[in-house]
Amino acid sequence: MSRANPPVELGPDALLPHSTRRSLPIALLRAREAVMGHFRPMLARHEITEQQWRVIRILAESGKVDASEMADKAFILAPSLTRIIRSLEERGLITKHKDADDGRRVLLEIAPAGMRVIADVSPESRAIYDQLEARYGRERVEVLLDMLDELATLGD
Amino acid sequence: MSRANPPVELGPDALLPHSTRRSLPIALLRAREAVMGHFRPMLARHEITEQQWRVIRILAESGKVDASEMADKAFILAPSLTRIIRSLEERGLITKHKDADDGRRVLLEIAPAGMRVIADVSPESRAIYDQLEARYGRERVEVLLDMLDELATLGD
DNA sequence: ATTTATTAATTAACACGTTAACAATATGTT
DNA sequence: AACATATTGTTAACGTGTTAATTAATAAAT
Repeated sequence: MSRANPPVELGPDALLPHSTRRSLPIALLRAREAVMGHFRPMLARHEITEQQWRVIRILAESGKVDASEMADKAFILAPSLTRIIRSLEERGLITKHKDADDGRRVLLEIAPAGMRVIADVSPESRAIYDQLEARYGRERVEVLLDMLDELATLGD
Repeated sequence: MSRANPPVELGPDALLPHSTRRSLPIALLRAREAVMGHFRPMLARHEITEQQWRVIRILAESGKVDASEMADKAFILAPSLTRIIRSLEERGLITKHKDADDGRRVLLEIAPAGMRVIADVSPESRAIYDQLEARYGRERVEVLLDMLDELATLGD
């Protein structure tokens, strides 16, 4: 006999946690997952992950960059980046070599096979993004980007 | 001799991927990481992860719920939830039992030790959130939540 | 009632996120 | 030069995200 259980009493409202529905962390998570849900199947067809796409895209944008700079630009933590670099190099999408001037640094560069991925994925990615923008509203995307940036840099 | 490498030429702008800085997925990621960066150290002190916190918080809000409902409310995929439930049960923060009416379902309920975590963490969490809200602006948080919700539900 | 299809949860396999510890190289100090 | 310190990248260990396959139980269909 499993009677329906009422929510546990917690006492005064001040002790109650935030309603899950109106919490910033979950709202950001939901929004991000919704957006990535549009991109992921396409990236999967090209057999790359979202993070791998960010890395080769930044290499295409910026030329040769070292691992630290890549970690900053792609918002990927160093240990993750190490694995991603290894995978991309094994697949021949990027090349990697030590910096001659600073033996600690690892310089990354996109390889021809990586350029082909860029050429294949970019138009599809752009199309998905454009459709998203059109549905949400181009100006509102700009407003949202500004608000998100401000949130991300609150502590600076 | 490693000359600085210019960005790779990609041709017409239509083929260029989005600038990393103004892309919705990365902006959402950055904002989320910035926000969670405020909460994570506190949660770590209480030895729970963000996801574990979401689960016990929802159990405190909603009483007894099955795994599917939890997955929906906490935005956690079923395989992750299975692991999180196992961990929380082993630590005695929740209890788990099969639904008598539907043998497939697993019913979750918060345990006394879980209630103590809620009581300990909730005030700190609320304080962090309130400070965040105050710095960003309370009305702007509401606007942002609305915009994020709309983005998350674009395809409905 | 037996078969078929659907659903809930788990498991498996792989990739990434997170923190801490570590190795290798650079830099600074004496 | 020798030492201490700082920085770059890697490894380790654990937890989560993601997709696909699997198991167990229910529901639907003859």
